[in-house]
Amino acid sequence: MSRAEAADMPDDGIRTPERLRRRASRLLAHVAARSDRLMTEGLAEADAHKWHYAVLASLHEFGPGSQATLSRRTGIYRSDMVGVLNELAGRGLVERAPDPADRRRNVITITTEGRERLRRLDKILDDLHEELLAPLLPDERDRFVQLLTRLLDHHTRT
Amino acid sequence: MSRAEAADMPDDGIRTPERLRRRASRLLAHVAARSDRLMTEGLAEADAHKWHYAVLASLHEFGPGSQATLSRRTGIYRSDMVGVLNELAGRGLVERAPDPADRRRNVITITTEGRERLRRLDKILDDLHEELLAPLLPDERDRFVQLLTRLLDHHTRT
DNA sequence: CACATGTCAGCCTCACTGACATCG
DNA sequence: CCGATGTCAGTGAGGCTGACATGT
Repeated sequence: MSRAEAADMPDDGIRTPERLRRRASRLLAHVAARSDRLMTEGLAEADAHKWHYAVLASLHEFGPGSQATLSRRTGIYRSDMVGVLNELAGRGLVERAPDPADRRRNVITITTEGRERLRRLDKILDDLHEELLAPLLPDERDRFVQLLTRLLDHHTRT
Repeated sequence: MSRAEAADMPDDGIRTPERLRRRASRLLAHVAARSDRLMTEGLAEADAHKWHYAVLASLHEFGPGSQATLSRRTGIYRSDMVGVLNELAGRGLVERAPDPADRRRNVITITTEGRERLRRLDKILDDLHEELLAPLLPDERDRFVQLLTRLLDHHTRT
């Protein structure tokens, strides 16, 4: 089927072999899609979501914070944060307490169970990342992360 | 606000500084999101979509094909391909003709106008990629693309 | 009969917006 | 009065599924 290779292709100057396949935007999109699936499905087996992890990790690394703060730290919209925190609080992984200093705010704190949960999720994610980055050598993984970080930093500080 | 650094963080073994920020999956997701926005908005100014480009480029590189073939080459679902081809055909960029050899199929061919359009979109995408990859040096960009390619290949041939 | 193709209809998730009451 | 916060309701795009008629 379709023996159309370079043979019947017009020499019109557009020619950039593998143009489609090598477009960084497309590669990014596809790899990110795979990655997202992997993580989502892996976390689903532990009855978790990416957001759960993001919030717990954020709380653990940067300490307690208001919902708005958490929102900024994780990239989750503050309208969606409500639901996420409901779930987390419902499972006793975080505590939501009114801030006496600023009565608009809720102060979110990670619980001991939350920390345990985080440890579990971290383990799961480690394994999933091993799978995701399997074809790359250790220093290539570092390089990859470093490149992505620089791209992200550039596009957020702008 | 929130001078909570490593100070009041429990030494509980979870400690992996920057864990959240450096997770490849999260970096990928965020960078891909930025990239997608950039491309989508950039193409929108030329009244185009990513799919348009994907299909035109695929046709140009690999020659004519059925909708199902195109679907496989671009990653666009065959149910969505219908709409995309309607738009492209409506603008005279591709031609949809029944395949005499296999009467289930339509053979899609790029037109001269389609090739012109492709050239334009390619130019636009070049500029957008320049913006996307701005913080990376030329060889870093190559490296980046190469790493992504290897990841994608690994996860598609599986 | 199993399988491929083109098409349509619909679903689910998710990022995102809008509006609102509360409070600083 | 302006701006931030928590909450809810809703939107729109996109990836994906299901079903079906037609054809191999």
